[in-house]
Order: sequence, then C-alpha cells, then structure tokens
Amino acid sequence: MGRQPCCDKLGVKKGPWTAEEDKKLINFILTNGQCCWRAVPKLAGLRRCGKSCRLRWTNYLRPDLKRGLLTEAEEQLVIDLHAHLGNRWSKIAARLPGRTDNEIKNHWNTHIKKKLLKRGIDPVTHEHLHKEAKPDESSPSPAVLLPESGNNNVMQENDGIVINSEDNSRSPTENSSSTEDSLLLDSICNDEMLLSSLWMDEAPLVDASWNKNIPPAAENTNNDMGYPSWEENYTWLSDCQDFGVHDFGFDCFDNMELSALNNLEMEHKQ
DNA sequence: AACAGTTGCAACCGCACCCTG
DNA sequence: ACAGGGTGCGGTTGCAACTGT
Repeated sequence: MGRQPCCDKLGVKKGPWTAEEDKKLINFILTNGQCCWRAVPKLAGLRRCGKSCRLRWTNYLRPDLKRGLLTEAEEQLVIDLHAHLGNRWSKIAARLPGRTDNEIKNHWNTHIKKKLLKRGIDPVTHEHLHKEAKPDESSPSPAVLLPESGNNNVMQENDGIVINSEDNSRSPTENSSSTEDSLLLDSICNDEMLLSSLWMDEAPLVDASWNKNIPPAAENTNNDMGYPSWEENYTWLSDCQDFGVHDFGFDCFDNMELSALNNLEMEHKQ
C-alpha cells in the first residue's frame, strides 16, 4: 500500500553485472563499509537498485566467500541442517563459513535434491519415499543419521525428521573434504547445544564477523574465527574474477593504489 | 558442425520482518 | 500502538554453458 519501491525503476539497470560495476561496488564498500544499501548505488555511482547491490555483494563479491562446489562434508552438513531447519537457507548458510544462502539454495535444488531422490529420500521431509524399500526400519522413532564424525556414525534422534546417511558406498576415506570441513562438521554435528540452538535461532552466526561498517584495514587483521584474511581473499578474487580483482584497488593493500584502477581499467578494456 | 535439450547459477521479485520515530 | 522505511529471505526466472544426437 503506497509503499515506496526500493529503487526508482526508471533508469535502473538490471541483469548481469559488469566488471566495471563490480569494481565500483567493491571500491565503495571497501572504502565506506556497508551502509544504507539504498544509498549505495548513488554514492558508488551505480545505476543499480540498492537491493541488487546488496545481493551482488553478499552473494558474489564479498571477499570471505569460498568459491567452487560444496565439499562432501559441506553437502552433508547442508542435508543435516536442512532436516532441522527446512528451507531456511540463510540459517543454513550461517553454519557454512564462506557460503551464501543463494549458493546453498542453488546447490540444494540442482544437486542435493536429485541425490536424495536417487536414494529414495524425500528432500522435503527427509523420509524414505518408499517405506517398503527400507525393510529394517524397526526403530520406533525416526532418527537422524549425522554424517561421519571421525569414525563414529552417529544416529541421533531428532524431532521426528529423518536424515538419511550419505551414500553408503562412500567410505570415510573417500570423503574428499578438507580437514577444516571435517572439523567444522564434527563440531557442529557433535554439538547438541548448537543443533538445538538452531531451532531457537539464538546461536551466534559464524559469519557474523563479516559485518557492517568494518574498515577494510581493520578487517585485514587476523580474526579469531579463522576466516581468510583480506590478502587471502584478494587471492581468491584474483582467481575467480575473470576481470581480475587486482583491478579493484583495494585500499587495504599497500601496493594497491586507487590510481592503479585506471590503468587496470584500461587493461581490462583491451 | 549444427541443433535441441538439459543443467547450473546469477540475479530478480515480492513478501515478511525489524527498527525507528 | 502504529505506520513507514530498510533489509533479509525464499522462491522463481533467465540465460549461458554444457551435453547428447
């Protein structure tokens, strides 16, 4: 009812972001931090809606993002958390450092859903689609099978939702996830308090460190959450952005002067 | 090589929630 | 208590890349 649109539809660009736009947004956020998103496009010189800027930043440009496919461990964790939380992707994403809700949602819809269906599991309820196909279901109450934590397969009862274990064919050693992933998974799956707190929405979010208005220089310092430093992320961005994040002129890097932007911009145009 | 079908992901849309005055 | 603005979230769409014929 008379609610103002988040942006003036006229003159607002839509569709894929260009390298130039990314650069502007990154520079702006790194210089000013995240402030009122509505004001960002104007201040950053972008013809985009503030919402679009926020989405682009949180889903793609944020330097603390991991790229690439989810590891087996992460995938299993997503399944586990989904069984508890349902389609609350942001809550799930909060448990997977460096992953975004959008990324997880996409991965769920394109990969995990199919995998579960293949195994005869309903991706919505996490219950077996064909009970008869599972003759040994003698357990009176549904149980949650948490992913391998070290060497113990933990069957855990939980709120009447069944999570099937990962493909039985997958041996623990086959789990290609990194030690970090395993530790993360272990810590989460073994932490009943955490699991219950997920229900209560009270647990501290793991990515809470990536927050508003943090000057890049401060962010650059070590954090005790073990997130990649800005230097590390810079490397990531270099790898992942085809236009080269070195074009961005992070002012937190001594040797990255804003003036370099212009040079690199020219480079990009070639 | 060309085309059609499929897949995967980035981005958009609209609603809901939260905060502030 | 209420209204309005800002932000976050989940669902959906569009399109590029990939695969099969």
